[in-house]
Amino acid sequence: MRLSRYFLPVLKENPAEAQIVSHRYMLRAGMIKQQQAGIYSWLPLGLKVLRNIERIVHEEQGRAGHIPVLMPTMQPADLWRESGRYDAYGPEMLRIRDRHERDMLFGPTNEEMITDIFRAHVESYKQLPMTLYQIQWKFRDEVRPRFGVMRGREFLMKDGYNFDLSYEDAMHAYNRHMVSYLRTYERMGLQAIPMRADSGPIGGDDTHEFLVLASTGESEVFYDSAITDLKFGDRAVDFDDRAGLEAIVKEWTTPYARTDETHDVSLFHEIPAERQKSSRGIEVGQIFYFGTKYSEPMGATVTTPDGARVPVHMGSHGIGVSRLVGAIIEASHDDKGIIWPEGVTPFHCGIVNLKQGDGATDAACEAIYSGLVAKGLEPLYDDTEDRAGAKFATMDLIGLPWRITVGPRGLANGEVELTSRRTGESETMSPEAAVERVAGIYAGL
RNA sequence: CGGAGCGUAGCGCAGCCUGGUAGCGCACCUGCUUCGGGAGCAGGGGGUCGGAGGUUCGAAUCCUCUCGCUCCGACCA
Repeated sequence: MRLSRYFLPVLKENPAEAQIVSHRYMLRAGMIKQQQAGIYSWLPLGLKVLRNIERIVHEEQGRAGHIPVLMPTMQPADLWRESGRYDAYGPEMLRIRDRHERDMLFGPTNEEMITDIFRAHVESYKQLPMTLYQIQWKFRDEVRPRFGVMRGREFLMKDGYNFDLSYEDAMHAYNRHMVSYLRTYERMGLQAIPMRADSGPIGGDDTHEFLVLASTGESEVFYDSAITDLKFGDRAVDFDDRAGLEAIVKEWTTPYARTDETHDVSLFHEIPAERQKSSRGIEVGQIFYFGTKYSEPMGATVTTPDGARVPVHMGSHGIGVSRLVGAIIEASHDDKGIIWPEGVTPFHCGIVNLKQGDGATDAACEAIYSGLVAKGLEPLYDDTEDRAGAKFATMDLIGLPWRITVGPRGLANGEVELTSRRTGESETMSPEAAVERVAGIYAGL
């Protein structure tokens, strides 16, 4: 993409309403525009990041054998009356009435609807196990939205639901989700720690929240530093291997890690003092097992091998997709702007032309641009008439992890500059070598 | 939902107290110069002062109502 033809409305000054760094940078980098309290338009740069996060979630869900669906945002109230949650949910649920005076709602979550789909089409244990998921907009009418997309009213969320014949099978689904989530977050450049949690309004027995450590997090968290040393890395996972998954889950849930809601001081003090850590955390996902809480009242049953009719065991599993955009920025930025992890960056590499209109410089930039495109990468080429300083400031703000700087001075020696946004370190090399280097960085992702 | 604020040009703000017909910086447009870390000079365009009602000869300014947004708290993915 050429910046001269792109829509990137960056702001030099900080918008008054933005308090935390991710909100400020998302507004300044032209990623979002607020339309109402807690409701945002996604501008091109923000949308690219959002789509990248979605893509990673889809890929990892697919790897775990989960099946995508898409349910409507608008749901009939009657479905929620069946589960008893229409009255239980409270004012966070946005209730709407259509022209025929029928009660509807903008879904804050989808247990009822997915259960309705399941009961309509699944009759036999032979069709289990099954996990369906979607990435869809949700609405929760928060009393006080704030922190930009970190706590909006409308938000994009991946919500998945497993259907299993037994508690044991459902726990395998639980483990499958935990492991796939660990992979998912790591691919986004995040360390998200599973912490034992409260089940809240979804209800249930077993539940873990995934928290990203960041000073602006909404929750106070306590953990054994041993857990932050764990890396998922590129280990192979067989999602059908129950014992294997159980071992991984055990590895990640054994060290103490809890939010203030479930914090147990005496357990915490059993860890060596130097490993007792507390911090703030941003919740970016949660997994639940809740058994037959919905399947029983809503009649989601299957026939067992011996002919009995039993309600299925269920769980639900969420990832805050839009919230992750903010969480990643909270976890990865400096005083100049965002620093995107390679896995989610909106463009793979920036190209800064220091002397637009200079024949040799323009040609070198074009060659680098087409070289990167030929490697399957998406560069952002700043071909505007701005001065060098302004171009650097914009690139730093929008946070592309790599930048190739091209100017007459370097080109005289046949060299351009490759700069890491994260470290700020630069190396000079030939334009061809720079293209190769950048391609190499992304080859493993 | 309790408490506190704020709505004036795309963004950040001043003007309001003490009424007299709107201003600054950035951004934008034109020209010249400049050109490796948010350039300089000159010229220019853009505002129903959130909305409605009222007081007044006259309202951004005073009064009433209303809508929106923000912050602190309680609540929450």
